[in-house]
Amino acid sequence: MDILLHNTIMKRHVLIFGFVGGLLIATLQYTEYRFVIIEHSVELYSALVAILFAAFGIWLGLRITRSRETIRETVVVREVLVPAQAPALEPFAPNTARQHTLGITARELEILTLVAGGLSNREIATQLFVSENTVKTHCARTFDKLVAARRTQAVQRGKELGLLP
Amino acid sequence: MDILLHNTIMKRHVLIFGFVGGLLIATLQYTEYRFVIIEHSVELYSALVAILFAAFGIWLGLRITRSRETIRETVVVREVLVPAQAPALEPFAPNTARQHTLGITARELEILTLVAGGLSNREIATQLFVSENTVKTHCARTFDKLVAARRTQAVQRGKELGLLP
DNA sequence: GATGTCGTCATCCTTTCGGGTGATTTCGCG
DNA sequence: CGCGAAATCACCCGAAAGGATGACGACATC
Repeated sequence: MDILLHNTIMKRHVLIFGFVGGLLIATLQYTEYRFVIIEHSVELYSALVAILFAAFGIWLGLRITRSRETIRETVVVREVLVPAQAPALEPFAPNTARQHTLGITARELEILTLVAGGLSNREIATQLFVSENTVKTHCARTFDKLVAARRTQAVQRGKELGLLP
Repeated sequence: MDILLHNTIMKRHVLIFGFVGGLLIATLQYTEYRFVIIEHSVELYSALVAILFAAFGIWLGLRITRSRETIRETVVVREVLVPAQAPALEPFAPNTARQHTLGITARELEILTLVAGGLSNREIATQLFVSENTVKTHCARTFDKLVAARRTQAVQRGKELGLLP
């Protein structure tokens, strides 16, 4: 789960789930009588309930993530267009869309840019008037979001993703 | 496990959820016996089972789709990667002249390229079938020639000087 | 007013880097 | 042949970077 868990969409889905879940349970309890009447074993009945609900959960999970992917793909389309229209002479327009989907804040990108400039954490700290620890925290978070283990890797990823010139 | 799981908070939430889930299961298993023994209604028992498995189903569904989403994301990234690198029509002609004037050997440039790729010394060593020490000496010499103190700086300089794409 | 995000800073601990120094082997060239 | 450049590797040591975790204030959102 992630950024989008904070979105209203997600919350709404959870609510829907609660509602539908309750509904299903009610239905189950209703249908249960029929099973009991037909004298099925409790184990079998429980297994059916289990399977049904597991399937339901998977379905719901799919639903939720599908809406997420829709959003993401829309973003991607735009991203492809940007570099395609502004080829060479651009003063470099950072890919804000991707930055957003990755959850990278402005400050983090700022630090990443300085990292790409070959500065050490201490130099960055001095330049931004913050402590070296702060820079390290920002770096750690950024590396996490870029799935990078080293600063060189983060820089490389940043360029790949159009976050850096 | 998940690109988007950057927030420690989220990690904690997932952990808590897992823990509570386990606790619920244990409780359920415990109470189950009591219900059965005390001959409680099958309805109540079934409801509990239903809830339990609904939760499990949701969890499972989310887990499955999450990993799938991760894969999807990776693919998308690749898709964007290609057009991002393609517009540069030139296959990149390294500035051999400058390399020569700086006294940078072919091997050193090779290592520098891998450094720019975000690899660690160990990874480079593995990839080139040499020891890590060797990579380090190559790096040191290269940094020296590029007047760089850090690898990020060396990479930046290398790009400036047209040694790297 | 509770919740979440962001930026800030800290501490502890491990890994990685970088500098310094020296050694060996291979290869080409005068 | 001897010389030097290049590549290889080793060891030590200090500095830098990275991971994990916790905390706190400001601010926005609900």
